[in-house]
Amino acid sequence: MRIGELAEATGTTTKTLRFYEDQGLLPAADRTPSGYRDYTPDMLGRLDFIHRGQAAGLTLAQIKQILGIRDSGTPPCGHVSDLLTERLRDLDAQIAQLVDLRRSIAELHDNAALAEPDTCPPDQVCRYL
Amino acid sequence: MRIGELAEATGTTTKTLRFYEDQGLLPAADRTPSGYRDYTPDMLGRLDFIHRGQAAGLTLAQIKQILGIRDSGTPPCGHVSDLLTERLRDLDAQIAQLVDLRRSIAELHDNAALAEPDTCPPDQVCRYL
DNA sequence: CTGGACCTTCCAGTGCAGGGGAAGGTCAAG
DNA sequence: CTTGACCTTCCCCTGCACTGGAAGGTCCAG
Repeated sequence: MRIGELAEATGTTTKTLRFYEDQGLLPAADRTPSGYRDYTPDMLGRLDFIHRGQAAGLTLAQIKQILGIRDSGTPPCGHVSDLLTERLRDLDAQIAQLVDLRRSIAELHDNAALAEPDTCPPDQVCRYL
Repeated sequence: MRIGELAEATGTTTKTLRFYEDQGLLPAADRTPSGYRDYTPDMLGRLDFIHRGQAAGLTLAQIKQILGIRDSGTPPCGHVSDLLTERLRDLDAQIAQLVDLRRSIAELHDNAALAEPDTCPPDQVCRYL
């Protein structure tokens, strides 16, 4: 199948597919005599995997790593598990940080709601922040 | 005071201060006869405000907007309050999204913990993702 | 008068994941 | 034979907040 068909079938764009090839997430595609990329149907599964990885918040670099392991003939499940563990740790930290930030902004905002703007000293710009 | 002193006093770098001037967050500084930037002490408060804004997760563009209002002579408190409201909405959405993501990754990870890698069909790359 | 610390401008790059658009080749239909 | 849809490579642009480095000017101590 040609690049446009693959793009439509996987809900992406031809730009993105060429970019993935360039980044090493997709193998260099076969070419027709006229130079068009000619994809085999197994690229559908590979693209779906890439999308699942992205949905899980993995970077393209991490997905590439997993694909590389699979391409070398080894099931990448162990590495996937490690990446997911790491991802959970990062997410927990990120969520905690955002919750903290939310709390302190809510506090600032509550103060700002009582605004008496004219009492705001100019050299502080705004005393509610 | 010179740019290096201001940078040290506010815990930033000379690069950043020039960048802020370039972006319009700091007014064009006065110059000594030899062309060095010569800052007045009120830049300390302004820089602190910028840092407080960043700590609240505002972008430099938003902070610039607030500073512009203040520079025009109006207390920016109303606008600050609006920005904080918006920020709370964004944070709530972002936190909810991350919590969702965390849940679905935890599920994937629980499955991966039971890994039987050899049952992983290669065309799916890894059945745990 | 020399060395080193500081300052100036300007250009370019970082990370992430692509997107925009030019210039040109190919293919099928009318 | 031409039109239009598709494909190719190529290079630059996006947003965000800086950071690095080159080439040159200035200031002060020794």
